[in-house]
Amino acid sequence: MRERAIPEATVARLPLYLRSLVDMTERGMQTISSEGLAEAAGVNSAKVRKDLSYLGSYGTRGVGYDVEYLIYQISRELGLTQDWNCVIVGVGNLGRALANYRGFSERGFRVSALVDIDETKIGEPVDSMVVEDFADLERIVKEREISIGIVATTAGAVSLRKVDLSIELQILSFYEQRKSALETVRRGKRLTASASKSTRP
Amino acid sequence: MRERAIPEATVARLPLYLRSLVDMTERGMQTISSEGLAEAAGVNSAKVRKDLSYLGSYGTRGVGYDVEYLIYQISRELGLTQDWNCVIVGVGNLGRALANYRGFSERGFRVSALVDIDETKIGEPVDSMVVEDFADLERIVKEREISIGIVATTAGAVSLRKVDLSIELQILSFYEQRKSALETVRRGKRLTASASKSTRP
DNA sequence: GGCCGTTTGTGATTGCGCTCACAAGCGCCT
DNA sequence: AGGCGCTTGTGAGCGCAATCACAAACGGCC
Repeated sequence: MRERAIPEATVARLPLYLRSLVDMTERGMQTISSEGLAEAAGVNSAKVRKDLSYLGSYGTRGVGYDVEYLIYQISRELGLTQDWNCVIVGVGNLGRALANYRGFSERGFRVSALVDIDETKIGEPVDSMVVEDFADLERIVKEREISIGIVATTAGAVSLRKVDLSIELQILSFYEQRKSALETVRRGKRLTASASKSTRP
Repeated sequence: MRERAIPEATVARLPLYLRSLVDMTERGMQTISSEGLAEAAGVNSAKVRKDLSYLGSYGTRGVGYDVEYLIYQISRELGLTQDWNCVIVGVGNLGRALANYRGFSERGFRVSALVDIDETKIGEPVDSMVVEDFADLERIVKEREISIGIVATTAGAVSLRKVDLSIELQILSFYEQRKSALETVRRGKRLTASASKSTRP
C-alpha cells in the first residue's frame, strides 16, 4: 500500500474502530479478527481489512489483530498520541457545556481558550478560564499554538438537534411511504426504524 | 428519467431544499433558479437541477422553479402531505424533551405513544399522554397504526453529542496532523476548521 | 515436518454520485 | 415575428468507495 494515501472514508471509520477496540481491551480481549471488529463497529469485514491495510500490515493471518497494538497504531495515525490545543468560539449554552465537558481533555483535546464577541461576557470566568475578546483570536491562536477551533455560536444543542432530527424523520418518511406503496399485504410489522443514532437499547 | 429511482443521496438533500424553499416563501419569493437554491442550501447548481429532475420537470427554462409548487412536489415525494404516527421509546431526559417538542407535530409527525421499560415510569403522565409498558409495544403499534419509532434510550442529548463530537475531533486531528507534516513553513494561520455543524457565525 | 483450517491483505470489478458541458426550451424585447 | 439571453434538463465522463474473491501466510495438530 502507498504511503499517506488514506481515503477519506477510511479516516472517518477509524474512530469507530478505535472505540470498539477500547471496549474490547476493557473486556480483556487480546486479539480480534476482522470479522469480530466488523460486527462491533457495524460494517463488513472486507471493509475493515481494507481500511486497516492502509495503516500497514498489522494483522496475523490465521489469528487476527492484536487489540492493544492496533489501538496504538490507529491512535498514532489519528494524531491522538499528542495533545491538541483548542479554542471554543462562542460562550453561549453550548459553548459553556463544551468548556465544562471533561471528555475532551481525556481524549487529548485541551480547551485552552474561550472567546466571544459579546462584551458583557468578556472577562467572565468559566471553568478556570476567562472569556476573552473574539477580536484577539488571531493573537491567542498564535501565542498558545492552538490548531483546532470549535465554533459553538448557534442557539444551542436543542436547536441543532431539532433540525437534525426533523431532517432524519423526513428522510425516513420517504422510505416509509415508498415501502407502503410497494407492499400489497398490509399485515406485518409496521414499526420499521429508529430516527436516533443510539445503538444500545 | 426513470420512475421511482431516486438516489439515496438525493433523498437526503430534499429536506435541505425544502427548508430553504420555505424560508423563501416567507420572504415572498415567487420563483427561484437552481443557482439561487443551490446557494441557499449550500450545494452547487448542477446538483440541484439533477436532484429536482428526479421528481419530474417542474422548472421553467429561462425562469427557474415556482417556489410554492416545488415545496408541494418535494413534500409529496417525501410523504409529508400525510401525517405519521410515532412512538417514543424511552422516557428519559431526551424522550421527554422530544415528547414536549412541538416541531414534530407541526411537520406532520404526531407522537401517539410513549413507552418505557421502567415500571416506575409506567402510568406517569407526560405531555397529555401516559407512559405505557414497553412490553405492549407491538399491540400499541398495531392498534394506532404507528409506523415510526424514535428510540431515545441513551443518557440524553449530551451523551449523544459527546460521542459525535469526539469522533469529529479525531477525524479533524488526522487532517491537522497530516497538514503539519506536509508544511515546512510554520508561519501561517493555524486555526483551521470547525468541529461543529453550525453555519451561522 | 507436513498438512489443514483459518484469516489476512489486496488486485479486480462494480456501482454510485458528482461534475461538466451543452442542446433544448422559455420569455422578453424590439 | 424573430432574435437573444437565460435557465433547465440530461447524457457523458470521471473518481472514489464498496464489494468480491482468492492467493499467501500463519498456528496448531498429528
